[in-house]
Amino acid sequence: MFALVDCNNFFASCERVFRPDLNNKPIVVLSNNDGCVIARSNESKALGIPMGAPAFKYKPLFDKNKVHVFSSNFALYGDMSHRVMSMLSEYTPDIEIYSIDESFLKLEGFNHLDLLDYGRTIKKKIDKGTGIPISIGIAPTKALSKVANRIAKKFPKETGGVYMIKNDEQRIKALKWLKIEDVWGIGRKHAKRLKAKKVNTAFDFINLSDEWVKSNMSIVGLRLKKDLEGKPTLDFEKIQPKKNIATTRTFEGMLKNYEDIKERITTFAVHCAEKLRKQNSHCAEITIFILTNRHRKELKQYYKSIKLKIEPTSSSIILSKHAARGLSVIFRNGYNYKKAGVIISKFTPEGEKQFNLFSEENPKHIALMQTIDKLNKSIGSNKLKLASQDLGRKWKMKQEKLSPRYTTNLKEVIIVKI
DNA sequence: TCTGGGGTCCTAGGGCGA
DNA sequence: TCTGTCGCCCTAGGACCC
Repeated sequence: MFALVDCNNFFASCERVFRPDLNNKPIVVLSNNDGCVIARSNESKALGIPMGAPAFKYKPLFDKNKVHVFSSNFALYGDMSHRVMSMLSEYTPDIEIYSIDESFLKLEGFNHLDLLDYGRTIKKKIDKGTGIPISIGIAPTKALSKVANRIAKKFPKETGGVYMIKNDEQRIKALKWLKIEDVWGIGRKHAKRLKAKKVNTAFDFINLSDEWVKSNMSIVGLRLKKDLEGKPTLDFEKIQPKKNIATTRTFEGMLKNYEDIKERITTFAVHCAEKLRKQNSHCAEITIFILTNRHRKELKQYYKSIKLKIEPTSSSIILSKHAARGLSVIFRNGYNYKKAGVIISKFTPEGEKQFNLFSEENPKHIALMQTIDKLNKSIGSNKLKLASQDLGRKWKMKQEKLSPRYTTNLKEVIIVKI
């Protein structure tokens, strides 16, 4: 059996843990740059605020309904997530952390236990230990545990936030209830195509032929179908090393000037290099892309990316040079650029780097990077920069409603006065 | 004026060597 | 030497997730 544990409205719940005065009040959390809504409390959902709502368009509604608006505080969410996950791992040796707010637990060899009861115990402990409310779905396969979780979340009063699909009768009932667009693994495009075929529920979906599903939705769709039929097909994912590291940003305004974009691209490359050194590897490929504002249809549109094969490196200096070189190839004058990014890939562990006679990397870089990382760690992140970066801090991200980093910064912990 | 960021996997199709 | 075919590898693009 599998259990899917999901934190309810996770980012909003994290904000609430340290602000109990916000219980039962509407909360939204905004994306980087305070652009759009990425998390909502139940009260905000009830007000009709959709996921991804642009903040500027919904400001009147926020004001009118006294919605509490927060900038995203990933230091806080990451730490809270870690607390929840480490508590969960006390309940099974097999845990797959699926995302910042979700985990699958494998409950093999737990037959002697009443699993529903076990789930309720877990929920109670997490609530008490972290203050984060969770929902738990238990079922014979991963996809079905997602379905069970949805039921637990949708009917908190009836289920107490924990639901288990025990037999075929319950499975069929659940699949008939679940709308096709809400099935895990069915996105917007597939949902549209399936509805046109009169497939409106998960139950309709499992009644399609395997052949149709395979040819229209690839092996991925077929695996999902088998899993929903109760035949375990999606297994635990082993923790894989990362395949890509990306730093991409939408600019606050629009940029036309090559030098401005170069400065941004350089900074993105440095961020990527820092993440790369944290996982002790080198990369042999770098992709740079730029694009205009696709929401402004009246403006000329442009999108271009370039992938460069490079000698393996983790040096901020080398990577930012390559990034600038790539940009010079794809940049075109006369466009209003809105977003850009750097993605690095083809990783090799540090020790496996081959010696190259024509190496352009100065061996002093290694020591220099170590020193930069060490200093940035001790004096605060990213205070030490390359000359080509945004030294004037012109590009500070808009975060007007940032909450304190209660759990990760000593200066921001809550002070209790007695 | 203002619309996120960071990932993964799969497939089709082209290049290329045997 | 020329041509067809097969399989492998790579890439771009599309789909999905949170």
